[in-house]
Amino acid sequence: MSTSTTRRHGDALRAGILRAVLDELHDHGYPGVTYDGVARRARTSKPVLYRRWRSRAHLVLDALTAELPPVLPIPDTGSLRGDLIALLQLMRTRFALVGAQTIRGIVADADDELRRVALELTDVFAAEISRSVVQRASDRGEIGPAHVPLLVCSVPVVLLRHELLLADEPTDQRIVEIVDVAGLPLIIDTARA
Amino acid sequence: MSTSTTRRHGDALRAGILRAVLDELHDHGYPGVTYDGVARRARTSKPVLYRRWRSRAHLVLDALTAELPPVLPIPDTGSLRGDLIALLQLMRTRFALVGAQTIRGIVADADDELRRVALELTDVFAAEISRSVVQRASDRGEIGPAHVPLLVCSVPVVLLRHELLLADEPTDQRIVEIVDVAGLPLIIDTARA
DNA sequence: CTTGCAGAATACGTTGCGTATCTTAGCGCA
DNA sequence: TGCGCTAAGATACGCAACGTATTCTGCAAG
Repeated sequence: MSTSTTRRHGDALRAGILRAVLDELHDHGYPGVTYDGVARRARTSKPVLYRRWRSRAHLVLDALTAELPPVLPIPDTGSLRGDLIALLQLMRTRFALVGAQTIRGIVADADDELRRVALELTDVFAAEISRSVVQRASDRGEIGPAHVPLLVCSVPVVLLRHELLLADEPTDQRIVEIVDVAGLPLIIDTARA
Repeated sequence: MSTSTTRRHGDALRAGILRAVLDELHDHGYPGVTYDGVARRARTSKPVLYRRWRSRAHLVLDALTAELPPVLPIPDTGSLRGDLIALLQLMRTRFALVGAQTIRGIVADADDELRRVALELTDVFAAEISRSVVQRASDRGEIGPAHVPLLVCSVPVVLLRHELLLADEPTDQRIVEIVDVAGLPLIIDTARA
């Protein structure tokens, strides 16, 4: 047969497939990722894919998960404002690596559980990171001592995610606006004893 | 041929098609709306559909636009808090009429321009309505006189839309929480002279 | 009337889905 | 070393939907 006499197995095969998925994604976009195309590019066959992934959303999500740097370093710039801006910029960067069309496609295709995973991929625990950033500001006495609910902590990241998903890529200026006009005032006001 | 000897034209035909789209949407969900199925149900043919609509997203969006009550009445409950809660409840109602899956599907399929229209369908000018509601509160002296930016006015509707699109249907309690914990405090704080 | 044409219907080729079937390679284990 | 099990790989099938080429027909202008 063609040239190869050896046959990939297990993780090697899986890695090859995910590599092919990323290439197809790059070349044809999310809607253009097909089982046929991936099988062709990975030099394997559809049953091999179906045995491992139930849908295109699962397949693409696994490929992206394997590709993206797994952990989002929590910025520590010394001020709450700086932390928030850095966090939003990191979110935007990760989001851009994946692409809005891909995220929207996965969100549309996926079930509830997969949808949650998909959002964690780009916003890894964005709400929790926001909370810890606020906590840090509270610890250093930058803001008041009152408890700040998770909903409030996550306002900046939710506003940004909204724009990332539904509008054009936000500018640096827009990120600063979100923090200065909405996020920071609300957090400071809430934290006031 | 079957029974009809007369041929529908123009608006009559269009209305019949859109009716069929809504029926297909109801029966099979957004991914199940197909040109073939709609043509069958509307007793017409695919070229007729393709001549009028470029994609399923356009087709479904037109059908929904024709079906939904066109204008969102602006609530006036006498207080800013009541107005905001009523507005969010209206948004949730309209959104539920369409269905999260449908909105997510359209958002994923559509180009930038259509995406904007799709969101206006469920949130008709939600940001502007928010602004007018805040303006009313300012006029009656309920909040301070300082200018409240559109971004701040729209925080409640953006938070809600985020949940509508990405999570389960929010409860009344959740809506109240969004208003009381995030939206209202931020608006009041911003409006303070 | 009759005739031109937009609009309607049929039919076709193509693509992707998801699965069934069968062959073959590699790996573990005695 | 050889045996058997598991999984990879190839092929092909039936189905559904896409998008369009082609043909036909009702409608209105002249």
